[in-house]
Amino acid sequence: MTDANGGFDEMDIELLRCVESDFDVSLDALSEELDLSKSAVHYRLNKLKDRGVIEGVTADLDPLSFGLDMVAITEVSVTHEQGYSESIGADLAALAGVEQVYYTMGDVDFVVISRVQDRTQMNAVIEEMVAVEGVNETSSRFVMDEITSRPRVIDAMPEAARSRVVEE
Amino acid sequence: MTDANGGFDEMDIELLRCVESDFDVSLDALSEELDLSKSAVHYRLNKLKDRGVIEGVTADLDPLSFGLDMVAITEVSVTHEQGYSESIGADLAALAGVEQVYYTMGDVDFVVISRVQDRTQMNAVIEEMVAVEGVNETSSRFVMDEITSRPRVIDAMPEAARSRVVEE
DNA sequence: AATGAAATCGACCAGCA
DNA sequence: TGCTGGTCGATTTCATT
Repeated sequence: MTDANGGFDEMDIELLRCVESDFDVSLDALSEELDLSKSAVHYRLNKLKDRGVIEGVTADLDPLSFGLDMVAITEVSVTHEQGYSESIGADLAALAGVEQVYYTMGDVDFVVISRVQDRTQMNAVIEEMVAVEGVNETSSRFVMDEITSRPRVIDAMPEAARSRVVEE
Repeated sequence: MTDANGGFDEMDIELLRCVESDFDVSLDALSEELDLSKSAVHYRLNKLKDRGVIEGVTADLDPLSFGLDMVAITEVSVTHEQGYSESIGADLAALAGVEQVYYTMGDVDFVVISRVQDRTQMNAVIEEMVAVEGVNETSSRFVMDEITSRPRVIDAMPEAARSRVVEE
């Protein structure tokens, strides 16, 4: 988790694209896919982990398997005795049911994504948001569908962004 | 990827909590953490994958390593010649720079999260959104900070939700 | 569902371009 | 620095309970 950006070659990018979509493959498979020896793949993976480019390897769970099929986007504005924003954001993120918190510029201060099983739980989450010290007002929208459920850094990256970090 | 919800025991939940935060651990570590034999851990993991509870195992990449430090939330409304919404959502999700698309109820139709390197790229993304057939209007906000960057299904789940899917 | 043994795979090391 | 090939330890698989 030390270095800035830059310093990738095409092989790194291809490798990252592979493991970002599926790390549950054998070194052999990667090795064949990339025309590189197993050892070299292993070497590069380790380096990318050390550099902090690969932050971790995680299992992606299906929310529906837990009945978590209700998602809402809530805009939260706070009373502007400035400076508390950081802790308010942390408080919001810590609430059960909250998945993601964005601190934004503009009229609204936070955008919160939450995911629960039903309306009862959703009401509970929103009430807890209102109860957070410093929160002034909330406005929620229900999500009917999510299109790209998992962030995919490499695939979502614009061409201009990609070419800027790839060397030679 | 077949079954509905329910049908977890405490051990499943603990195991899922572990691998959702870090799957880059040895079976030994999991086995010790959970007081279960290595084989049993392996058996349960396989079952959870077969059931589709574990959708996959992926490497989490650090966007900053690619200079992707600008995030925006864009509200997109469409011209209501209804029925095209699905394909519009897919079109938005396919744009370079777009990470996540939510289809929502209410005055606004889509909420789009996008991530790029700078304002030039951000302008390009937003222009492409406007150019999508059926898109009527957009309104963007810049994100200054993200609090819970990775969705963690188990940890974010409310107690009420958790107890409903855990048996015995 | 869980176990232990046998086959397979991945991590690490010394050396090489 | 980036890679190779080989070794050892870990993991996956399978027959068995």
